[in-house]
Amino acid sequence: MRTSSERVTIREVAARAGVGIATVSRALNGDPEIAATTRARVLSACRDLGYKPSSAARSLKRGRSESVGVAILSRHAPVILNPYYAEVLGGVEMALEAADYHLLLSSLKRNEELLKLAQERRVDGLLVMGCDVAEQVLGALAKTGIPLVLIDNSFDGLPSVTVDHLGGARVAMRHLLDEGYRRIAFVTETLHNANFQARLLGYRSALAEAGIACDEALVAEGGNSWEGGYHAMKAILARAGETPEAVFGANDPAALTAFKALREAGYRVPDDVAVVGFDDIHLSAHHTPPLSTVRIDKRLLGQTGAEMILARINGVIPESVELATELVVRGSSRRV
Amino acid sequence: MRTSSERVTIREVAARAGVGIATVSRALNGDPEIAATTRARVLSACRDLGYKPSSAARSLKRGRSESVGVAILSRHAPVILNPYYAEVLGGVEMALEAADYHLLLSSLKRNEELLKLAQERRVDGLLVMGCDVAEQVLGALAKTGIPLVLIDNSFDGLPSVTVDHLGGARVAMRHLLDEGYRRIAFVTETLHNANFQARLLGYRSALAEAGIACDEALVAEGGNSWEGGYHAMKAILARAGETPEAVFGANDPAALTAFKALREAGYRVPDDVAVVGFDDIHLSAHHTPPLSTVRIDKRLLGQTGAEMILARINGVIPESVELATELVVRGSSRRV
DNA sequence: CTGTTAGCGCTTTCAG
DNA sequence: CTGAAAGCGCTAACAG
Repeated sequence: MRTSSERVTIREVAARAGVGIATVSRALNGDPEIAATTRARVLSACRDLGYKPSSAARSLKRGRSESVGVAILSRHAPVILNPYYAEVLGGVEMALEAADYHLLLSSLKRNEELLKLAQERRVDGLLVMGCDVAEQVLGALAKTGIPLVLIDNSFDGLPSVTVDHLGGARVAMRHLLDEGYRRIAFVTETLHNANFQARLLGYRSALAEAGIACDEALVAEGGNSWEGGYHAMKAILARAGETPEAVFGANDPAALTAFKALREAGYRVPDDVAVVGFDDIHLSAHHTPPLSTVRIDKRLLGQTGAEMILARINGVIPESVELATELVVRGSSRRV
Repeated sequence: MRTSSERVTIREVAARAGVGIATVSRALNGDPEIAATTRARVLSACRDLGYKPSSAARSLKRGRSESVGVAILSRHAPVILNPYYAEVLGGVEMALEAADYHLLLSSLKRNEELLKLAQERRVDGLLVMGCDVAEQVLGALAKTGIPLVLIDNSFDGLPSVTVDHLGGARVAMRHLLDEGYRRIAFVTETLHNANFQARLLGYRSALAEAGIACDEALVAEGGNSWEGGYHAMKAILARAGETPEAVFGANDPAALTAFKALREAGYRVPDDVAVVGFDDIHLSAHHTPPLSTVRIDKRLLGQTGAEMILARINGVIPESVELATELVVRGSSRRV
């Protein structure tokens, strides 16, 4: 006894339209060699029956699942909470959606698990974002030949979308230098991260270029948490020496929480100390005062990555891309 | 001519292990009626060949995809940016992961699109979160008989996980009332949302219980954006009457941005005006001063929803659940 | 305990 | 232009 919720298959559609199943398939897949009237009859039968082709059958036959796995490898625990990657993910979803691809979120999966996704053919490709990934994992993934695109990371032989961290940092520093600040601190959550290292490099090189010796007492790591910048700032303030005139945060959370430490220590921003961040997360513009920062077009980052993985899936090896950044000067670094 | 990257199938494993394909299948699916030594031989052949069963073939045969679609229907545009749902999503992913289920993120998909996911059998069920969904959409989805669980919303006949908004709001108000505040404002992004309406109801009922007439000039909507609370607060401050002594935000963003409006108007929190929010998003604890709020266990919300949809997929209709909230008193509402 | 066989629902030759 | 038939890779009877 069949329940009313039985799946309707191509065979029933064929029967109702009075054609063979191959014809139904053709009609649905836009085969040009089919009579317009036949196609119309098939299509209307599909509508009447509420027929939708089984994705499993289709995948099995075509050898592709029409979905891509998105892995987020970040140092923050519940990764999706990272506002930065949340935005990148938004861009990815938009681009995949536009290509009628599906997005398998695998932010918790690691190494073999990730590999398994591809080997089972549950996904046609993998988009790996974040630069807190062990090189060996990337090496292993790369070796398998799975279509793979890196976002915010790079690895020899793999296509990637990255950001000009060094250049961005230099522009931010130049801005601070131009405003007349000389003693500039650098606060970061961690330096075990290629992106932050590049930003630190930009900090150092801008300083060098301005003929300022880098005071290592002004560079601090505060730990991998939202409050990392807070702790780094505290540490800097606690060290002897003079208070810095400005602070460059390796990312917005670091800058924002360093800000908090400054405020707690009685300094006003930007009157006493200027602050500049990096990333331009949503929050930064709404902070009081709004945070000056180096904007990364996170949506574009995701979108570009998605388009690249789609290209890769379709057989064209995409060129790696480096996105430029844009300095956004807001209240936190403006001389009053 | 075969390339080296040809998929390895069950047949090759069978050949290598010197058994039939059914035996391989049994070994892999933990069939108890199989000789331990045979199983070992099969398993090692799988390992040697790097064999992973095709998910498409399996889905086709078993009639389930082992993945659930997650739709986020929220009033904020790039929905994933809503920090609240980002956390819920984290809980969902954890629970699905634990059950070896996959998560198809469909935050952009609407109505028919969502339905299609299920009809194509790309997902075994749908988790719909957010209460900014047209009733008719839910009605349509419900009628199809697709396994469906609502998070943060409810609809006749559909299992759901909700939050005790009314109760939570009453507790928050009682706290403010206990602290001696009488003129309490209510700011919200919108009232076209059942949850916020329930919170407003809690506001009103707590006021009534305390014998305080509700001054409608103290209730304001500021619009659907991060700064909604800001605009609402501005409006209240602009209206004649006295300044409120305290503000209850319908959610944390509203409270936080109302806060900003207060600060801009020269009021200090909590010295001049106390502020309490709702949700306890990550940011609230890190704000200066930290925001008092009504905590929702967002992770649990997601986890519960995920477990319910899994149950539903396995044929048991789960009971709807209402989660309790917890008042978290922090600096923004503490009498100094 | 294990092998053979029949499909799951679709796409795609290959003949008309 | 259209239909019949052959699988895609797997699982689940059904026989041994």
